[in-house]
Amino acid sequence: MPRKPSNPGRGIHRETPATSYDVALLAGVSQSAVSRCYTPGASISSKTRAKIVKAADALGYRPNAIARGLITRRSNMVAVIITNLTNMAYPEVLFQLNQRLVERGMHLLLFTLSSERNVAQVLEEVWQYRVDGVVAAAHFSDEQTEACHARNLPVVFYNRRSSDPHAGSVCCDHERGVRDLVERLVQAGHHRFAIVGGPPESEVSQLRTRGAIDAIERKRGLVYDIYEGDYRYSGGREAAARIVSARRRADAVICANDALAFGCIDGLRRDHGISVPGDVSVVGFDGVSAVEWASYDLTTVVQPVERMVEAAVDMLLERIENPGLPAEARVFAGAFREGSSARLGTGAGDSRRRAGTATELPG
Amino acid sequence: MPRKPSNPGRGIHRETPATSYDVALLAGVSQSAVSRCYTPGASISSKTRAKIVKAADALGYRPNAIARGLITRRSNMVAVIITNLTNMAYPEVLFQLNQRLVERGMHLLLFTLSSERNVAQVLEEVWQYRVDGVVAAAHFSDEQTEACHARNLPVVFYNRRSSDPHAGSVCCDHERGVRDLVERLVQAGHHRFAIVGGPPESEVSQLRTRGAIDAIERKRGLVYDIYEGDYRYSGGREAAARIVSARRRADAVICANDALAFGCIDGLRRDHGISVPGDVSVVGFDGVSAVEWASYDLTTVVQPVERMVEAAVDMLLERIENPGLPAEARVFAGAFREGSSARLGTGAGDSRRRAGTATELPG
DNA sequence: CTGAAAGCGCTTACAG
DNA sequence: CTGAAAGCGCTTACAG
Repeated sequence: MPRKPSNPGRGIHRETPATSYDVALLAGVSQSAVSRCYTPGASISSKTRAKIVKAADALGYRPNAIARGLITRRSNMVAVIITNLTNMAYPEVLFQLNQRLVERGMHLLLFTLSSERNVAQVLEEVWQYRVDGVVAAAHFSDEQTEACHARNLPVVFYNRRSSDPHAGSVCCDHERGVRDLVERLVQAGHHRFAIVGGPPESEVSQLRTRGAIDAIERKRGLVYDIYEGDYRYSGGREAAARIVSARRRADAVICANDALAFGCIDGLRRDHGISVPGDVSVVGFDGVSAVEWASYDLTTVVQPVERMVEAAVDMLLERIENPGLPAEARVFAGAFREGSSARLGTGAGDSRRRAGTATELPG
Repeated sequence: MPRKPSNPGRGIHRETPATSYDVALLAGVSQSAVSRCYTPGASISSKTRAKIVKAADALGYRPNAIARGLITRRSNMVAVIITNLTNMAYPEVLFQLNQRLVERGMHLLLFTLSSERNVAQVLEEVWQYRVDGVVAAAHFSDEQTEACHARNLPVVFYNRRSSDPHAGSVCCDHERGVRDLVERLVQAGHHRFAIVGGPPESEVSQLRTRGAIDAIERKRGLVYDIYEGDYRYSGGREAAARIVSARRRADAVICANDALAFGCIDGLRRDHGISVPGDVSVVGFDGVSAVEWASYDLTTVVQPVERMVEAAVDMLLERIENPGLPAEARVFAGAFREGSSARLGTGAGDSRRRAGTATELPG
């Protein structure tokens, strides 16, 4: 027995949106026909289609994506889990992710973590919403990754490596980027390094810090000290104070991200009257937009965000279509950006570099 | 006749998540009982609940939020429509919005606009997803606002005023904030103003620019010129060049947002050797985190993001609960922040202010 | 090409 | 407190 239309009282300010049944009734066709009209590739005559479109317009009908998702088991939603948006590099990533996902007919359900702690809680919600996939810029335990896999929920990590064989990942090659920085600094005669790390629990920070240490230890005659930061401007500025009062003064500071580097530069220059890069070189990592600001003109490694995001979305959607695909890890090299915050002596630097910058190398 | 469980083959790697029916079967209770177990306040004995929880754990069951949304007509999702995340002020807003929404049991479906153009397209998708409400930091036409109202979809605008009586709004008082800036600058003896606007289509920029003009015209003996910007650092820097080459040199620059102000400061100082605030004062608007960076230490108006977001979420959820509530507009005053980018002579400024800043007032 | 029917996984009166 | 049943708004075989 056909159901009754859900909206008997029909007016501009109806209490509930029109359904396919309402449209069918008005168009004088079956509800299935209405459904086919909105299913790409379904067989429907242009005559019927015209009647339906007319009725649908009159009622302001839009297919209910929630109901569709229930029957097709595809919500067309992707959960994006991001540690915190205050990291200056994330807004760009999020924006690009959304653009790419929308292009592919998906939508972005946002989950942010106040601390890396409550991943478990977030995952509960992600599961309840039956998203089709997850892009995670956050750390999962192996059990959590495995639980997603058991639920047939594809996960792609962004800038995190997972030891679990079931999750894909897209990463910037942090080690290589930082090694490149170290080599250029050494080449230019630096040999006393300060490494300003991010939050100790950050995997990315660990990789960058570890990469710097390895690159430094590989050479002879170099020394380094490690300072703890927090990925923020204020942390960099505080680190500058500690660097200045250290018994051996660094001649190059490697910061785990750009925000730390900005703080470090300001701290050195303004709080301690030290010339950057005259006395000390400072480099960062990420390539946020502020690296181009003239007050910093930061020498850094720029993550290829566009390509990384594209890769992450491609990888995820492939695995949504085809759950059998094996996991994959894609690693992208960052691009070296020569600013004027480090004395590299390649002569390829910013033409606005101030006099006194290109001083003679020590030793 | 009871339906068959959808997952006959039960294993860790099942092909489909467990349903309430599966749990009921395993627990030896009815499907309704399972549903009640996950409905706060439903009547269920602790004995039955225990059996269900045990079965649910074994199967990794989570209620399907999509199916629930279909029957309850509440998706517990709020669409957030944001013009573009590259505006430095938005990431913080988005992050706060998500925090607040999650606290209240809602989830955030993100929609970004590449240009203000495709609001129509975004709204189509918003409607299909049956979100419970919309927070929009984007401009809607009256028809669009009205269409949401006709669908019983509450909308709260963030920093946009709507002429439509059906939409709520939360705004910072841009006019008042900028008037405050102008008055303080005039008080300190400035009288030749440069106003650097944002993108002409931005409502916020219009309000701020208009507010500056009004405040200036209200006084005697003041002059001003208007420069077009784009809300970005580069626009501010370019505006600086035009300001410098203008026939009458401004002694105070009012920028429509902080990013423009940063660019303007760098342009004046580094491209043209002009002292800020010695020769020219520069002020911004927003209060992004970089205003505290020592290289800028920007004098600006700080939007009370936390309170504004809280108000927006409260207002929206109230109207989701009670669709009959009348529209409401809440306006928040910004907080003046005295940095060292403007010569205000109040003596209350940054203690790190460099010598030469507090020069004698002209005239 | 078209319609009747079953079913996606839930919630919620309704009886008992 | 509990279960059988209807129904949310769709999609999709299945006949015709």
